[in-house]
Amino acid sequence: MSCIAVIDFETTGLSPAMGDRATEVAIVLVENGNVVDRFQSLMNAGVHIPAFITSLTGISNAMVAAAPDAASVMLDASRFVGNTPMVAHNASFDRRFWQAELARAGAAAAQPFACTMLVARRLYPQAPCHKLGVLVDYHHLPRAGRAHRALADAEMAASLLGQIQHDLRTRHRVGKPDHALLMNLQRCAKPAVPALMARYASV
DNA sequence: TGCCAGGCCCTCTTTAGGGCCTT
Repeated sequence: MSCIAVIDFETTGLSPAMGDRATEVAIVLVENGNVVDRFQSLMNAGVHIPAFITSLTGISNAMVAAAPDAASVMLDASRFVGNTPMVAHNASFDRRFWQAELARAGAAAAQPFACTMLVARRLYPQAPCHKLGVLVDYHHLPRAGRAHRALADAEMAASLLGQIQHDLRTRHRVGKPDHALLMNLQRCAKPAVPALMARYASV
């Protein structure tokens, strides 16, 4: 099974197009279902962190003031990821910040993103909802630390990814549930999921 | 405690609207 990079950002808001910036990034590399490496750093983008965000994440203006500048952190993160395909929970959010922050740093962001939330909506329609923490509890997966900190959320997303890959192997008999399959599954209309899984079935 | 945006999904749909999910 190929390596997958699971990423999570903490930010000042929801939209880089509206001026929001990243405050922390974490990436865990997953290979054969195991976390084989980790990257985590606060970053100083030179912007004010709203009180609401500090109460949500625990990340304060003082913490980012002492952190390395955002561009250097993003370039380190980009080197860490390389060409590894990426996964995030609600990936459209993290992909926007990945692309925006790397563009500010003058680097390309060509890695494909798959989304555990979109896949989970197809595999676990019976779940109470599809927030990361709820899905982690739903599957009795370990809480990795304080929610809404980047490394803890990336670790939980990696655990959820492992659960998804396990269920694809055991329920759908998919031999090697890789990133390409996740990309197909997240784009597949819900009624077509069984047919897609049958196409990937190993027996 | 929440707003912003954006992509996706679902339905009382498709010339649309609202909810979910991320910080």
